[in-house]
Amino acid sequence: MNIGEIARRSGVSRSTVSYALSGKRAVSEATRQRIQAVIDELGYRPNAAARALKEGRTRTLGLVVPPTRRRLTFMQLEFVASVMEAADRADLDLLLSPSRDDHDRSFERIVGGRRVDGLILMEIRLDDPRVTRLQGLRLPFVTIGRTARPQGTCWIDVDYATLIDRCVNHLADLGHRHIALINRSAELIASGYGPAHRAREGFADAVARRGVEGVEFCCADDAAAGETCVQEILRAHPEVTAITTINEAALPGIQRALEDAGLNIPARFSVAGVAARYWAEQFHPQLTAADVPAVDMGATAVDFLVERVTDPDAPPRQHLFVPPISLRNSTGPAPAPR
Amino acid sequence: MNIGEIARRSGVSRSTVSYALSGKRAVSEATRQRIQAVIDELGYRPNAAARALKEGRTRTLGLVVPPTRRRLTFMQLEFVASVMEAADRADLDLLLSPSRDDHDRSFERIVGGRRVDGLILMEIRLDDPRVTRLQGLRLPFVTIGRTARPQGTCWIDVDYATLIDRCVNHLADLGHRHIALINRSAELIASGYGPAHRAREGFADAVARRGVEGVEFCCADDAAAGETCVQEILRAHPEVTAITTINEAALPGIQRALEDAGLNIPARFSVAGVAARYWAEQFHPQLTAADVPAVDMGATAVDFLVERVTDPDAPPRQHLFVPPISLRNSTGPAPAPR
DNA sequence: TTGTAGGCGTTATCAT
DNA sequence: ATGATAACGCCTACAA
Repeated sequence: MNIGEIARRSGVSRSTVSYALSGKRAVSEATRQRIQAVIDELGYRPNAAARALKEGRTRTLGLVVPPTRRRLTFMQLEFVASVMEAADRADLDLLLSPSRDDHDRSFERIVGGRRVDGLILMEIRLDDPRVTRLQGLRLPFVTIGRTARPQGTCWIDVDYATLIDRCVNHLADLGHRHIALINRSAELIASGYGPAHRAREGFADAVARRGVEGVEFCCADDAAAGETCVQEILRAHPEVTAITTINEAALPGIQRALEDAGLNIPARFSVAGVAARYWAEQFHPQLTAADVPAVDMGATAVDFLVERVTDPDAPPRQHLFVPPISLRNSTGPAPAPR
Repeated sequence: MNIGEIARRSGVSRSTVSYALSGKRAVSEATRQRIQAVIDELGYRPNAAARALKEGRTRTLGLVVPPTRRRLTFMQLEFVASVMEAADRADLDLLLSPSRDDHDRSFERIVGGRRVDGLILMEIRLDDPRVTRLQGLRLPFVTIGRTARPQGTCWIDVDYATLIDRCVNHLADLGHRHIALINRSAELIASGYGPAHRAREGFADAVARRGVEGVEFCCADDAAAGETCVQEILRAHPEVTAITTINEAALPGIQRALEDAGLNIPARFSVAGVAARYWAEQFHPQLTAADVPAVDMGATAVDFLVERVTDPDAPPRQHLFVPPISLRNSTGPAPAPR
């Protein structure tokens, strides 16, 4: 079914059908209704490819997600879902692209083929080839996370440095003197993953400022790694009484290792982190954590992107989310030294 | 950058460029190389909209996911990720559509606008309006789950009836005489959600065949509901010593409620279910469960769909996954009656 | 108030 | 081995 057929059956020209639909030119009420009746009967909708070709825009947004060989974290998944819903609300379609860098096939297809009006890039690195590529093409984009030099780009991010800082302060306030940071994987850090770097910096600063001892451990994004990591911490640093972490996926393992070591939370050991709310509440006991507002972030990312698509010359917007720490039941006063 | 510009700079016609790229007509090696050099220099890729318009296909697949007001389960998320990767391997783009029925805006846009060559529909109901709609349009699709009359359609599904049957048998073999099924939510069942109905049937059959007592409970898809549900079971049916479930999202709550009731797993209480492997392993102790092969399912769905797109007249393929039950640590002999 | 016609970038048919 | 040209379906400037 195409616009010509609708025109024929309504006894008008194709342009009249087009204008009746778009409202960009006056169409007599009688004609409009006649056309509408035909459209309703045949269930016509404009062909998206033809329209995209003519208009030079696709009404489609792209969401670039990290390939899932390494599983997505819960907050990443929540973010994807919320982007999907936000795009839907804006009547935009969403194209998913599993790409880590600018030569990945999916990225090539979407960007090179002009498949989208704009892109949201997840898990951005401090120095990310996709960003420079998109800048060169003048294709609007929003990054989740900042590059090392984020001034001229449009981004949203979570202020991991401040959040870990707050966790350390909270733990120090409770009397903990030996605190471990469970960061994300060594590979991720080596690849220049911002949150991990900024968590490290926030931790180092806070620890220094509060005059407590801090040790940092890298940990892969899964429960088993979390378990091993905690065992390692307990072995190498038995004086540690509190853990802070941005490694959400490791949480179940952290919990299990502490349990198996007979360290009750929060009586004998405290844990405070950064996690999706849902995940924090799965922890047992529920985790005192900065709840990453994944749903807000998705909506904001889409907002920003739509603005850049609509008005490419406006200054790029940026937003740093600093969610408050929700006090739950996983932190308590440091245990008396044995 | 378009094909005309490449043609001009290579000193050939547009058709030659097109043929050099597609290989559908012989092009002299010299010309081919000259064209390729220009393409490499300018980074040309064919415009997807123009190509889709001309070819009548979009090289894009659609994945219809349930809107996330109710959060996606882990196995659904794994499935989405695996579809994404499988589509990427097939050099197809993936459009995500959050739609529950055939009038949802996103579904309308994608289907009406001919945005995709085929669709994968998640969380299909026994009587699903989207299916009839797509059949009428002759748009290829694969459903995850079967409708009530699945003969002529292409689908993949998990055999929940058999899996729950096996769980019940396993528990009965261990001496359990009073077994509860924690199903999914009452609303989902009311809406005609197949897995919940088939789990119910499988449970009723197995319980009858083994001559044990079975009680069924509905439970929303979250940990809190799981916790409440177990408390309710323990209160109303204190004789129950084992639970079987397809409600993955309720697992953390099930675990917590049993723990809080002082019922050690598996010494005092057994649990066997159907879940994503990752999730089964998060359970404590690790859950004896049929591991839903979400990754295989995603790949299979894409395979089937590509086949239907390529060859619409071939008989629609179907596959019922019956993953084996992985024995882990959450089931044991029924406790001696008190 | 409505119709005609051109062009968006491709692919493919027909001609050379 | 290559070129000219039509057509995919839509939108919109121009004409009436």
